[in-house]
Amino acid sequence: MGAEGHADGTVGKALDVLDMVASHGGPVRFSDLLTEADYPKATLYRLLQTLTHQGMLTLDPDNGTYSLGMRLVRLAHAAWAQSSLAPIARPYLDELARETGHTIHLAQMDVGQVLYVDKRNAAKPVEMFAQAGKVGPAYCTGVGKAMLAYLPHEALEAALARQSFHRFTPHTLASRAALLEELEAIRQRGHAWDREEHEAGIICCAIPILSRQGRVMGALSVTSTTARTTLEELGAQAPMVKDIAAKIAAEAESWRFPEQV
Amino acid sequence: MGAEGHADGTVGKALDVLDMVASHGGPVRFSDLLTEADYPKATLYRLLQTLTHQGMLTLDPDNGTYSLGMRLVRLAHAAWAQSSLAPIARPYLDELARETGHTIHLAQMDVGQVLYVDKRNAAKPVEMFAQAGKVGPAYCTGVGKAMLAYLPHEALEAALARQSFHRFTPHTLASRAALLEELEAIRQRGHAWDREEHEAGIICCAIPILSRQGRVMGALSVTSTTARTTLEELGAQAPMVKDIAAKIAAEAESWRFPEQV
DNA sequence: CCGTTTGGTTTCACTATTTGAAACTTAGTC
DNA sequence: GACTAAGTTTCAAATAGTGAAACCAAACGG
Repeated sequence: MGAEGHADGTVGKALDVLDMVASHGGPVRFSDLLTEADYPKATLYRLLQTLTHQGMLTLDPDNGTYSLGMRLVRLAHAAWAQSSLAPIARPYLDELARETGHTIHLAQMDVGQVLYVDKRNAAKPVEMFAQAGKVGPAYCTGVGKAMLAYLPHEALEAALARQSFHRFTPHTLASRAALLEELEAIRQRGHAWDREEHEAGIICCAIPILSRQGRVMGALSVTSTTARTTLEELGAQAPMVKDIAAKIAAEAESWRFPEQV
Repeated sequence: MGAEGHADGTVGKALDVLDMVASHGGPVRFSDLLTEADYPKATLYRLLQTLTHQGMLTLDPDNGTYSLGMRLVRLAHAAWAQSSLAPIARPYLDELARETGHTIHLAQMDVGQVLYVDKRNAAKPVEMFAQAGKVGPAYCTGVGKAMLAYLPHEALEAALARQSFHRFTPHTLASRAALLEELEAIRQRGHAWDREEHEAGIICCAIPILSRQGRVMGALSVTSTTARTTLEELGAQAPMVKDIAAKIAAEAESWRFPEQV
């Protein structure tokens, strides 16, 4: 019966609290969480205690603040390494960054949002975990639209229902109708543009990573600024990116069934 | 009354299952987990269902396998960014890698184990065990011993109780007594050696990162191979590393109290 | 083809865990 | 030394979790 915070059971609540601490961006006092959460004092207290005891949180005894624990970092690494595409795509991202000289993103779909799984920065070479893990909107980013365009009906509806359609820039497609039209164009074209729809001056060309059965596995994008390049120039890279997307998909699929030797 | 797996409450069990999936290193079938875990069928089933519903796991409907979910990757980002030392130490690790030409590790303590938080590879990277996010034993690694040496009594005992003292190489200190003696030597010297104690051919010089109050915050190590260098040569870097460890500690401490403006 | 096995899902009476208002400690303030 | 704010503990009531067993479906084997 929950409106949208469908916190099923104790586990749900505990994870909810975890998220809360995570989003706070640093050490949090108990009372801060108490005001923010609508759990009763004792409940929140026990939840925090359990999470701390489990190593998911750390309680600094000196100033009584909670932070994310080491166990989470450990799980985190496993999650990143296993989140299908990331480790496979790594060498290809390197290649793309080198070849294009632009910033490369690898993203996957996460309940209607785009999750950036890995990234290569044109300027700064070695930067992995730090940028990876960020989330962004799907309806106004290249990778987001590229993935939406190839989602099956049901999943697309679920994703659309979660879009805010906030107008970030004058170019943002800020309605469902406009977006659907755009998705059709993307299917025709085979790749998606970001025409400064999320951030002014930022443009990109994004290609979906599709399995042989057409399932959306993720997306790649070549990103730059209007100051440095044009959509046309980015579009010229599309065939190469598409080629690499196919390679990643193939490798990921064969990886999934190692029992076939 | 649990021997050592004191899984308090449902949350504990859920996290236990999470770990299980994580350690499996890839998609896992329900039945695989069932044999491995000693939870009854229905319980495990519901646990998995909850975790999946929460986005911590993903169930591939085609072949009925569970993998770590996107929500975990998202948390991962926050955990890494906030795990105190990592973001602060980043530029210093770059500097160390550049200056020494060797591999640099940044590690923190995690319930008796060493957790590698970040890493810089030397120009010619050598494949070795440690990697960001991975965990390793404390008693036979440079960073591990460096941290153990400065742990307060109680914490040291807790950590020692969790050491396996497995003999990885002929040089491994495979007993509590030998380790304690070594820790004393480390305190005298100010830094720890790894004399091929974990992997043959791999040596390092490790320095603890201590807060002003002497609390162990983490450790840095300069790692290389016997083929490329000697302990003496690595030891020559120690003063510089010690200097950087102090800087990281200072910066981390001031970071912890942003409310003091 | 049909009986059997294997792998996954659901039921349901039983129980243990979780709940949260309120009482209780500290530790700071004025 | 009374007053507050922040954190911790209590305890009966209520809820959520448990797990043996039944069930279902798809794959297997004869």
